Formats: sequence, C-alpha cells, structure tokens
Amino acid sequence: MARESRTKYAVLGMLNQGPKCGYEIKKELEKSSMFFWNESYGQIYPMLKKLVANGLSTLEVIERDEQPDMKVYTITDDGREELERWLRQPAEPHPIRNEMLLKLFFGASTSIDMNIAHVERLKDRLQRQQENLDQEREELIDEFGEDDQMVFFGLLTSGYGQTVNDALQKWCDETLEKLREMRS
Amino acid sequence: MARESRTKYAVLGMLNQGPKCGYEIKKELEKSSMFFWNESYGQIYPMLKKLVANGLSTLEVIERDEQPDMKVYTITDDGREELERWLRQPAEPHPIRNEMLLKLFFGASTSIDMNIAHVERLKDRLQRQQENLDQEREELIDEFGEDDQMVFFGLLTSGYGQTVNDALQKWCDETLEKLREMRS
DNA sequence: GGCTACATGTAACAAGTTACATGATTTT
DNA sequence: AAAATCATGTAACTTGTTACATGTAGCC
Repeated sequence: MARESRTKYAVLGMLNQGPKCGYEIKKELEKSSMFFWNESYGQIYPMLKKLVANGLSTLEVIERDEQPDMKVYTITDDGREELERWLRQPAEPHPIRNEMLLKLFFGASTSIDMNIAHVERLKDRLQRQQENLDQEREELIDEFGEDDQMVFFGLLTSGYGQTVNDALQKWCDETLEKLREMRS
Repeated sequence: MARESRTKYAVLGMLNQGPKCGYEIKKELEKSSMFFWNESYGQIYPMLKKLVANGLSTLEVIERDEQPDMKVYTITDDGREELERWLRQPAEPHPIRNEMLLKLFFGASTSIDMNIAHVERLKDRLQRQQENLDQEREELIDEFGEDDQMVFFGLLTSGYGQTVNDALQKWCDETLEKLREMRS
C-alpha cells in the first residue's frame, strides 16, 4: 500500500521503552492492551536492521551457547529525535475494515440466525478482551506503580479500549434483542 | 497482503442492493454510515471485470453521447449464492492500526500539549462523524421507511457507529481532563 | 513424544493506494 | 474561470502477511 508505513515509529517507540530484541517487540504488540497496533516479524526484523543502518538504533549481539544469538537493540539520540518529530505530527485516520459489520450490513441476504451468530461471536470476543484488559491493567500498575509516566499513558490507551468494549457489549445485547424480535 | 481479500464480497453485496456502476459503489462506500468499510477504484474496477468473467455479475453498457459509456453491473444468481455462502461463514477479526492511540501510548516522549492536541483532533472528527451519521440515518428512513429489510440492517450498523462514537466522545473529555490536570 | 516458548530471519506473494490519463457537465 | 461531480480505468509502487527454515529448552 502506498500509504506511508508507521512500522518505523512503532518499533522506535517500543525501543524507547528500553532495549529489546525483535521477539520481545512482537510479544509486547500481541498483548491485549496493545489492541490498537500490530506488526508481523516480516516487518519488525527488517526494520530493526534498517534502524541500525540509519543510526537510529545500536545493536548488541549476545552470544549464548547452543542457542541462537540474541540481538538487543537500543534506541539512539537520533532515534529518539525521529520518534519525537513523528509524535508532534497530527495522526492520520487509518481506513477501517470490519468484516463482521459488513456481513451484518448485508444481513438481509441470509437468515436471522446467521446474523445472531455473528453478533454472539463478537460478544464472546469482547468478553475475553475485557478480561485480558483488566488483568493487564493490574499487572501494569503492580509492576511500575500509578505515578509512572509510561503507566499514565498506558492507562489512557487501555481506557480507550475499555470504553469501546463496554459500549460494544451493550450494543451486542441490544442488537441481539432486536434480531430475536425479528425472528418471532 | 496475503490475507484473503474481502473486496469481492463488498462489491457483490453492493450489487445485491441493486444494479450499479463502479462509481456508484465507491460513492456508497464513502458515506459516513459505511465507516466500517472502504475500497479504492484500483480495487473496484478490476473486481467488477472479474465478477463478470466468473459469471457472478452481468454487464450492460449504456452509451451516452459525448460522455464516456456507463457500465451498469447486475448481480446474477451465482453471484447471490456466492455472497450468501460468505455470509454464512464466521467473520474474521481484522487487525487494527490506530495511529492516534499509538502516539498517545508513547506520549511520555512529548509534551502534554501535543497529546492534548491529538485527543482534540479526534474529538472534532467524532463530532463531525456524529452529525453525518445522524443525517444519513434520517435520509435512509425517509427514503425507504423503517420496515424495509435493508434499512433494518443499515440501522444496526449505523447504531454500532453511534454507540462507539458516543463512548469515544466521553473518553475524549475524560482524557482531556486528565491531561490538563497533568499539566498543572 | 509432542507441544509451547524462545529466537532470528527471508522469499514469495497478495493486497491495496496513489497518481495519472481523459473528458463532459454542473456548480460556485 | 475555477472547482467539483460524474465516469472509467491502469500502472507503478509500497506495504504487509504467510509460510518456511532452523534449533534449543522446558513442560506435560
């Protein structure tokens, strides 16, 4: 996609939290509290190499016997500057694709039960996400305390997720009711 | 992206609402009430050609003097079957990328005012979207009435948007308050 | 014995955006 | 006179996913 990639900033931002290897970055992004971003290994590893080539990160190779080398990346001052420059820029809204809503929108072409099933699956996913979000919020506070700068912002984005999650669970319930009414 | 494309079903679904040309499909998808999906011309036009080649749509060329031909596509029974087969399949959650939240998450690396500006821009966008959503909901009901099958499902997806929009406006207000407290 | 976690990477491929080309008509 | 809307399309390009390759260590 010709849309300019944000992978660089996602990775720089992660490294700015502290030195990490590619695997750790991926693990972080897979947490429920990072619901708003994702990157694949196919993006992360080449980007890390590129960051070092451009002086935005340094690399320390940790050799471990019998296990593959671990590559720990550390952000440089230039890297931090690049990150901060991006942070000052307004965010561009990314186009959305929600398959569940697309199916529901065309729902007149299938049975009510099919539509109900789509909404129920969403509700299940929301409930699981909510539990994970709650758990990770607690872990975050336990580990760093509430006054930590990073925790403060983590709680803001986590709160966004919780807000949307709550609202959507209600929408699911209301929608399921309307669909069940339709059926009878 | 190796992830299987849903463009085919988005286009088929649109054609199922009635015969349309590529331009009209794009216009429909640009409406605020279609916030949950997007396609570019670069996807739509080649897909329409492919649908005809696969017998999922027929094509009628309307010649107009001095203006370029208009190509009106009509879904076939095979196309309708293909759409219905997809509607019966569970929806896969699409990965999300929200640049604004990524910036806020890394917010400790910039000034509070920058973070406030990000949230304020989101709030503006939400307000505009809300107005459009309200307007389009009214137009939909005025044009087809509340009992129409298509309208029923359109109102469900529109309601999803309104629910999230409401919740997010509240989140913006709360977040702005927290950020302003931080500043002092 | 098999599964999961740890750890790095790449190549092939698919998907999707943007910019361009073309040109009439309608609105501002 | 300029800008937007109507209308079709493609080529170049970027982005991003998936599948694969490789191997250890620890757990059930």
